[in-house]
Amino acid sequence: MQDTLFSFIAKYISLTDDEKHAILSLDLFRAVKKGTTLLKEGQNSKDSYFVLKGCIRTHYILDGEEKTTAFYTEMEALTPPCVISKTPSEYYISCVEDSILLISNSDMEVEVNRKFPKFDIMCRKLSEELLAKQRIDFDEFKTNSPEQRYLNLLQKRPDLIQRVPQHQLASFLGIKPQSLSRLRARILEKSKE
Amino acid sequence: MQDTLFSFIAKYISLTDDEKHAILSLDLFRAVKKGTTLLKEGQNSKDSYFVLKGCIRTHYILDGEEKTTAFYTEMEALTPPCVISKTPSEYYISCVEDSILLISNSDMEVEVNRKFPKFDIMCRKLSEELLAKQRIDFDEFKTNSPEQRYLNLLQKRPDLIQRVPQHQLASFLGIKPQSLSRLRARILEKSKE
DNA sequence: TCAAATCGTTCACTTAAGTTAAGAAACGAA
DNA sequence: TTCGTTTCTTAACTTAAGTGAACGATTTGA
Repeated sequence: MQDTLFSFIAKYISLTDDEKHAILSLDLFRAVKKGTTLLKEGQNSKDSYFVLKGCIRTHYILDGEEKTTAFYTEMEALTPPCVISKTPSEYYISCVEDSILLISNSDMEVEVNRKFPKFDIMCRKLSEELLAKQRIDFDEFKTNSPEQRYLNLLQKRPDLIQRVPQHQLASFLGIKPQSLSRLRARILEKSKE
Repeated sequence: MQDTLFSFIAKYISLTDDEKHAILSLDLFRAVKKGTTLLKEGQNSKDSYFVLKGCIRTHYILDGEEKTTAFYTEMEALTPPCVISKTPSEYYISCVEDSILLISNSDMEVEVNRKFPKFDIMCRKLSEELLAKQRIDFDEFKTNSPEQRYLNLLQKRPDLIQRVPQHQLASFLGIKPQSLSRLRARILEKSKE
């Protein structure tokens, strides 16, 4: 589990054993049960999440309907917009599977960054990289049809289609569950020919 | 023009007059004519852009068709994904209007960051903020219909609808130009009732 | 200035997604 | 295990976006 964390960090900075111990001593690992709500709409949270094992999702409730917009799995990090903007959260974060997460607090991060200035560098690199990746994802979403988006997902994150409920996948793809069912049937039909 | 830059920077860090002079002495302002291509697909660029006046856009060419995915206007910054990933660019950047830009090079930024460590802090804050903002934009795009997206744009960036060609706006909204025309006619029809 | 290209709109037609409803399958809690 | 809920799929119908084509209006450049 710790390996997952340190091989993630190693992508950005190199740590000494002392530094590794210091991080572990913060005791940030948390086991979270499937279905647990980590953040609710309207809350003022300062927590960021890193998925060591499992899957979490972000969703809105609009007109009483759940709209899932993102999934985070192993080796992925999430700092909710409300932490950055210091305003109440517009969305929910919940646990799709039993998961092990690293949950860090932004106040605590300020502290850690003072002790280990390296961390600031990592955070900068990480957020620049995530910004660029997300830009590409957004552009692909804009330029593709729902069917193309599904086929894309099948290529890039085939695990998600297995581990996540269809109705959550549907809104992640920007469509209704019924449309996803139909779209999958259509693809299957095509592949038979 | 310099005021635009310094009031932007002031949102993140405070600068002394000496620091301001140092920045100006780098001589990074560029006047760019409408239609100019700043970055081509396949190029390995290290340039980032900050719009002081005017408008630039990013677009792909897919199946021979132009797909515009983003616009950047006054007080907005753009670091292309290719600068971060150090791979050839997947898209084009071009000038929508005669513009005045600040164009900085990532090699040069490393230099500036060494002289003024403050800058690293600004870059981190900026990219974290942009990441959060873009996340919200992406989520709104996913959860809204084309018509809602257009009405949203009308609220949030009404200037864009005036200053940008319709066919570029259409792909920015994720639809075809004909659909945008139809959609606008539909809205007009509704408002008459 | 004039011809060519580009752009925005409209129309008729096709295709796919939204909506409403119903039933089967899977899941969870008592 | 069983009852009730949630989830997934299918179907019929509605609505909106994609497609191909045509038409002026504008812009561009030779």
